Amino acid sequence: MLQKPKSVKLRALRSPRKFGVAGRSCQEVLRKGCLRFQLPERGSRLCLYEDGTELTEDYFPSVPDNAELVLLTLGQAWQGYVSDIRRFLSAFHEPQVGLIQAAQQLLCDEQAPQRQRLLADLLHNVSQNIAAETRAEDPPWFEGLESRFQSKSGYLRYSCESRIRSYLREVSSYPSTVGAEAQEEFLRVLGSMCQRLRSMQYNGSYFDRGAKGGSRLCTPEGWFSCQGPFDMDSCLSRHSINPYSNRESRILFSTWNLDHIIEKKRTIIPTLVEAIKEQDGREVDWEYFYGLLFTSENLKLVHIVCHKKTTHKLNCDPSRIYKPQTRLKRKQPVRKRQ
DNA sequence: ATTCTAGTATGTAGCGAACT
DNA sequence: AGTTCGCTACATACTAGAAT
Repeated sequence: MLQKPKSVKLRALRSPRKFGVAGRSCQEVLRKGCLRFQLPERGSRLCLYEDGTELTEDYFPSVPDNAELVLLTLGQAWQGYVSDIRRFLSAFHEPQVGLIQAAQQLLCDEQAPQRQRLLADLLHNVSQNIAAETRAEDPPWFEGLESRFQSKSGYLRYSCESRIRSYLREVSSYPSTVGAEAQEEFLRVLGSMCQRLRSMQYNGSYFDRGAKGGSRLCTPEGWFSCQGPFDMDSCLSRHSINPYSNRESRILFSTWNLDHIIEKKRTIIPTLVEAIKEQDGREVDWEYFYGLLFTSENLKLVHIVCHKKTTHKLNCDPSRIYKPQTRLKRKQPVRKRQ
């Protein structure tokens, strides 16, 4: 055993310091390390910093010189970089000024775009003020908004309402394109929808984190998740955003779309127009169309990347266009198709 | 005075016809 | 066959003027 001693860089799990330690065997390095860090030898072992592989005497000779090792005591574990990332993430639970300042400092000098981006993202993530709700609590969030908006929920509500209103506006532009008798019926349908929308406050609750569980699309903290393209069950990219967090997210959120699964202009409106023209004594089920045009029944909140603009090639359900003919003809309740 | 509405502006994607 | 162009669809933002 005239092996040359091997020197390695050793650190303990909880210590930020590293020491150079040399030894001819695993056992020797371990012993010196425990001495150095004042740790009990019993139950302790060495592993590679890189991936957490535990060192054995057999393996020791093939460990490269100056390898980075971690000294673990009884019960401790190290899974390589992964553990470091876990610890890094834990900084997000309670972002400290120290962390923010350090990141800002690094960002100032950073030239490489990729690292720049990483640091900027980190700062962006840490400089959120999700809990704040009023203008007084988080003035930067409101920068550029009219003074009438005094709470984040209030503004988000408004922005949702105005999206929904614009759908209504588009439907409203159609009666003039149909004949006189159809027009009258169309206006009646429109009136019903309008009334419902008013009573629902234009479904502004979808964006309001303060709204009741079933009527909002976000978590109580304000997190929205992309619901994925119209023809998929979920978002493969797992997009998410919290417009309540800071001004940038608020603005970015405006690029997220409410996408009609069954398309408004290509399908729903033409079907509605047709239904009114051809009603032939039947009663158009305006509530069905209301659901398609204005509610989450047919609307998906999507990141712009998941917003497909191709024709969706979906049709309205023909069995729901007219109300079941109850009063006049039926003897028994109308059954759904079997 | 504030809020709402309706019209306009902005910007990207898809698609088919016309062109090279 | 590949490219360009014009049109329509998707969407939201902006803004002047009406309504409350």
